[in-house]
Amino acid sequence: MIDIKKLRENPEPYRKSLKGRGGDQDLIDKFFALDEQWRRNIRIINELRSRRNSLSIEISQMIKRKENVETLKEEVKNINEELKVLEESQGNVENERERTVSRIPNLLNETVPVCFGDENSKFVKFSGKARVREENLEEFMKYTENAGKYEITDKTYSHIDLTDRMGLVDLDRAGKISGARFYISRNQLVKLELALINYAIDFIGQRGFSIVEPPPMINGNAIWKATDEGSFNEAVYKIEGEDLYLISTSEHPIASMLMDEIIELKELPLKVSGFSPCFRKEAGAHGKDTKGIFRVHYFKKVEQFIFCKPEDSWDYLEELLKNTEDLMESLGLPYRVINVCSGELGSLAAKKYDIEGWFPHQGKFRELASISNDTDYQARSLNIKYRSSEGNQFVHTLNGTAVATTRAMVAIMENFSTENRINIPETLIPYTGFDSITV
RNA sequence: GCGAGGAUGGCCCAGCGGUACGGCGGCAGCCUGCUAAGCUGUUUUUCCUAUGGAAAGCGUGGGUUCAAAUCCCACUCCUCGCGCCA
Repeated sequence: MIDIKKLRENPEPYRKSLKGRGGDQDLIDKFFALDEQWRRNIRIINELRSRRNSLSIEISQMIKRKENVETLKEEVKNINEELKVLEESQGNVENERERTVSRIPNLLNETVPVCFGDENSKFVKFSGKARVREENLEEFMKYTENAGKYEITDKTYSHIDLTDRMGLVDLDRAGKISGARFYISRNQLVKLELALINYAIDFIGQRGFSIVEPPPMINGNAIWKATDEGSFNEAVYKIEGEDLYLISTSEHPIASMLMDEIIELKELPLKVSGFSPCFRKEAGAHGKDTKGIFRVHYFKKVEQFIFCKPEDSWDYLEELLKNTEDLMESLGLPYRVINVCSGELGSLAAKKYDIEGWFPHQGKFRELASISNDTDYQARSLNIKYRSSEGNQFVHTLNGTAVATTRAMVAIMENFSTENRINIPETLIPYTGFDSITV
């Protein structure tokens, strides 16, 4: 949530940010209309309450002196009736105002490119060496702004064929018992996934992050305060008959676990690495990536999360990016980094980097990781503060993928396979216990 | 699932119908040879005609009352027993 005091003082940055994101421009005007009404009401309500309080004190004193208090009681009753009406209407105004404010997105960082469409996001860098098919070369060069290193290949393999041939995934039976976008992982693929998780936890843990495995379900209060309407609708499954939701990322439980808390200054920054299953409806993705395990309803992820002082968050965004980049490099995966443009940012993020791996068989860059600075937006909704000499202030929160298992496994399969063999990246071998998977 | 206790400001804790006690910690100031001890003030959110005034706030939501932390009802969570259980 944004800071409504700042919005009242100076709405222009919020209008600009909203426009850059393609949001509903009327939100700001609607807020001001509701806020004026709210402020008019609260003044009247406070005056009435004040009057009632002093009457009450007077009554208690008169009772001690054994005087007759009936007329004063009558007056308080009348005030209460008046208040009941006003308070009810104020409640409605307040709810409506909250709904309006909560739809106003975070302020954009000035380095975010203002435009729409993923293809307009700003290229930051390319790393690694990609295997590129002749027919994809133009696309590869375009999306790396001619900075991409590559070798031409005519042999690429789809992860669907590979897993099929090696018996690593059973999609038919998963369909039978669960449905589309589910999979049964088998044999070495199970081990590969566990290896990736362990490897990522060690990798991030060595960089000063504590490790947390949060509950895979959290209640409505926690999830609504940790996320926004858009990602909620797209991703989140609800447990029927319970106030519980399956998490779509460990970001949400990690952020909300400190809800309504005040962190001591010396505790900051708080660096937390989270491991969890992730459940996603993929509601907005009909017909996309329907085969295999590239886009599924269930995967596992190692996440990085930082709670920090406001003045440090931009440095930590770079740190999170570097951590994930180093991790991708250590796996030997070629990738590019993009600075996601305003129109494609979620409403919490002031800035977001995506790391997109090169997938030789798909002939495309696809998202492997996403790293955001939510500044104080998420912390304000969750009411997470830190104690400082200038009074308690909201922390800044940042989150970023370390490894999302299914995507990373597909990347490994597409990048390191021959016809009958999936080669395991060298750094992972101590974790898998095998150096390749064969037919 | 059953029974019993509990939830109060950053933390601990008192109050159990009359408008939040005290302690610890934090911050500011005073004092002192000193960053120790001591003393004083302060410590949440909101509104306003703003060096001040007022409102809200005692797990959540209702109710009773002139007045609710306090009484009543419902719910949530925690602790301890008992039961069940990977």
